[in-house]
Amino acid sequence: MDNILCIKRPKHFDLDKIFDCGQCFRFEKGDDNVWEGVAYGRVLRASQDDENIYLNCTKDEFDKLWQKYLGLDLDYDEVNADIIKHFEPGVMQSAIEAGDGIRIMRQEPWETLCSFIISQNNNIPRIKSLISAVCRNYGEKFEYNGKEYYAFPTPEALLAAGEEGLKALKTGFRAGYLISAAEHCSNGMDLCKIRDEYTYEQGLDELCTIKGVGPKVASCTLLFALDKTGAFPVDVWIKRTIDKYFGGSLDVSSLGDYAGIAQQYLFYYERSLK
DNA sequence: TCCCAGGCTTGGT
DNA sequence: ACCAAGCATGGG
Repeated sequence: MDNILCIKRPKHFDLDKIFDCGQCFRFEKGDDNVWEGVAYGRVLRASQDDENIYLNCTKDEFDKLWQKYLGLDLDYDEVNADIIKHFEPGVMQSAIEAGDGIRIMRQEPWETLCSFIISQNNNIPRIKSLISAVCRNYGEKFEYNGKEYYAFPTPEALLAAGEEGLKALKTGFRAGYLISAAEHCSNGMDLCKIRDEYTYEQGLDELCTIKGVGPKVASCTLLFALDKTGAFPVDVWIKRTIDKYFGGSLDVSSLGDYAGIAQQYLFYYERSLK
């Protein structure tokens, strides 16, 4: 069976919030309290108690991949202090306290782009079930501990499926958008290059050349996969928050390098009041 | 050029 | 009927 790595639980780290705050759609918490999902072509299983976190990987894999995947390479004392400097105290302080433990993950770029295309005009349970259907139908199948899992399909696999193949999974008007994304990414658009060499603004312009990708989907991709913590996705929840606490407008360019993390705190806070 | 309104797939309530 | 982590489109 698995080799389990045990690590002292870091400050400001809570798997329940990380996987439940709406940034990630392919992890589920099992009856054994282990969060399980597929990323980077393999199954990750993660759990926690008050003292430790537990992962089914080696120390070497953790250092090379999962540490960054789980957002453990940033000092959130520093992040939170920077956020507070850029906001009026009040709701932001409450949001930081409510959302303590959230980490912005570094998910796979292509999967993240498609996931947020699918998220348009959808609710989270349906987003999850659509992504799962796309993987089951067009992703590569593999086995782990005797169970079957599916990778997220490549751009080429989505092109082979075609718009009709994706519509058959009830993706609706988003099917054509996924095809447009697949065409770009299999024909010159390099998401890793956007991550490594582009500014946030350049990345936003580039991603918005995909049909069906606007500022919201682009900034989610930049924030959750492409290392741009300054990206500030504005969705209906954040619009409500801006109306309610910030007098209807917010100058996103004044929010600092961690604006996107502030956005996650506000998003989590506002939804928790529901 | 910018702003605004209504449409779009589907499923849950 | 209305709503859900939006976007493309056309008209003014």
